[in-house]
Amino acid sequence: MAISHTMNWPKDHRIMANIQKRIESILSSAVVAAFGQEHADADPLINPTKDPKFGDYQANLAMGLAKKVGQKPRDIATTIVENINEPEFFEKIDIAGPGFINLTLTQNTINDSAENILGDLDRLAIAKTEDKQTVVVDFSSPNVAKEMHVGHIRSTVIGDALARIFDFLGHDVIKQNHVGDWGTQFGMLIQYMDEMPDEDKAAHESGQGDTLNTIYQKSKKRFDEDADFATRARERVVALQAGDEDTLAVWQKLVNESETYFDSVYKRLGVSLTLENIKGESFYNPMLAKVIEDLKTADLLKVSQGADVVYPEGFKDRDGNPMPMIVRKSDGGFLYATTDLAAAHYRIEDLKSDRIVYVTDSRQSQHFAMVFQTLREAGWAPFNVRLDHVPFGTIMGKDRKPFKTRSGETIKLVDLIDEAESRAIKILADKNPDMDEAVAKDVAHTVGIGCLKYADLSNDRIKDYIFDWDRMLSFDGNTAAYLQNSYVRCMSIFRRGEIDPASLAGAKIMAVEAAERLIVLKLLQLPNVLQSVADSLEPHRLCNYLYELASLYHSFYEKCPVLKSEGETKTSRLALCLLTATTISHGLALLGIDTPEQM
RNA sequence: GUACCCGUAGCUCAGUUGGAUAGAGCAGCUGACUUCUAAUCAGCAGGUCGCAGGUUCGAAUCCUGCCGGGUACGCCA
Repeated sequence: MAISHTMNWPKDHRIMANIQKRIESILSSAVVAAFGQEHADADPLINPTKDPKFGDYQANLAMGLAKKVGQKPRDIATTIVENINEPEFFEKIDIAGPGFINLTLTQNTINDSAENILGDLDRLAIAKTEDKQTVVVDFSSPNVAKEMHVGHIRSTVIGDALARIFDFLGHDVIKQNHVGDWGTQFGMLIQYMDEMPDEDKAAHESGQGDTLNTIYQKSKKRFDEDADFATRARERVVALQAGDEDTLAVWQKLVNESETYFDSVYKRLGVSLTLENIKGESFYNPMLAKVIEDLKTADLLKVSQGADVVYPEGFKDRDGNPMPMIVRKSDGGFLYATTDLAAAHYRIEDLKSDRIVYVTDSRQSQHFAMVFQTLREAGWAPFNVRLDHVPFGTIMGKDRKPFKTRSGETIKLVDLIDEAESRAIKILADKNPDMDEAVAKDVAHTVGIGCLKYADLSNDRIKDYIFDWDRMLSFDGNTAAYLQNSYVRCMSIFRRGEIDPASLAGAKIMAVEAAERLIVLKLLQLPNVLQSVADSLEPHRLCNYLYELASLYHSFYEKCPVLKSEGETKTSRLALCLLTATTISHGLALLGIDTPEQM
């Protein structure tokens, strides 16, 4: 009987699939057995090794234990190894260097682990979290009446990926699109629309005339140039805030039109946001007065130069004095800080969130730090509620200045999408001229949008990055096209061999070649990678992982013939192809990126 | 002026939260296509990890101070 059947696996096959956790638990037990219960909390510091010559995993805790225990690290490592009670799990255990414990898994452990994933392709044997949280993800947040532009893409794409990953890990995700649907700018906009000639209005509504964006720009121009108009516009702001019915009706129309437009952009981008996720600034209007009141009750509210402010602890202005955060202007108006406080309060109290994640650009870091601090001081965000700002850098042109058109204008998001698709069409026509035209268009959409989004996700988000069409659409390197192609290549084997992937259910896997073993080891890392994305809020870690997996697959493809092999070897290799393909497409899906069936 | 972020190969970027000889892609060079693949693979070359200290058995990673770049600092969001 195979050793695997005698092993003491946990009952839940998904927990079992997380080999690294399993090794951590084995090593922890060994440490307790060797040095006592007081070391039960010591992190065994298990990591996949960088080089196969060090085995599959390494445990790095012996060096750190040296001082606490008063022994030499290598001796400690030896004692730990002697106390490992599941030697059948490991083929080989070596002690190297200052006290690294190098662990090599047995062939059976490798094979069983891979088979386990094969038996659960929907979740790739990844367990849902045992610590389920309600996570609010605040992202995208475009402004009503304005066109979405290049500046919106990062928040939208990063936020969507994070929401998908939280959801997959088993959390309750509440997506919130905090659209800018309120503010003084609506006064001039509404007034301008009111004064528009009927035929212009009709043209606009039929989609033939000026877009909302253009109307916005014209109204701003008029506001700046025409003092009488400006006065009427200001009166409109007052009317809007006072709840004047006619004014509100125009406002509502603007909002609805914009939201329909946002929705169309999200659909083209393949972003999971819907109209139901929209909770604009106006939603919090009725709560703002109460925010001020509660701040006063909490004794946090101060008056400075006629404005209501709070002084969150730990912030100093340029003169070294406490730095205020204005929550009500001297004219009585509220600000975005007030709205953010109200929104957070609502999310914690009404939505019952355990964690709030704000995906906005890094320039707002200080703002959110002050808002978070105020929420803590006011007691609205207890310390078991986690608040995260997810800052990201600017998209730069090749000149290292913020990405603009040649004439210096802001780039519309839809233009970016159009160009991604048209460039993808050209590339595909060049590489695969025989493809059916309708199919090619479809594939170009998947590849073009995929590459556009992946470029945003694959960089460390905190850094500015340089936008380069050629690089992002390249089939070489860390791009969506490379990963999508890897998937297509995996699956084309099944087509060519006329094999139904479903026939591999329950297949036996024997990852004996070095290249095969490396793939399985990489597959086993996925749960840890996803967890690290959820902790760090850095989707590029998943991108790197997928790229490494795809690279390993290409090496395997080179060294290990699949269709030309026979019998059990062939079945096993087909299974590895299927596992790789599924992991790549699933991983891309978690990033909000689709996978074509051919390229 | 204060705070935060960034600085890694010619270029664009990773570096598993402190681990072993710092890795990819592009560009350059060398090989491999009647093949499940050239939309790729194997390899060569390319480094003062901005600089200087410090902590540590061990630092690109943590701390301090400089240098350079960016961003934010009262009634916009």
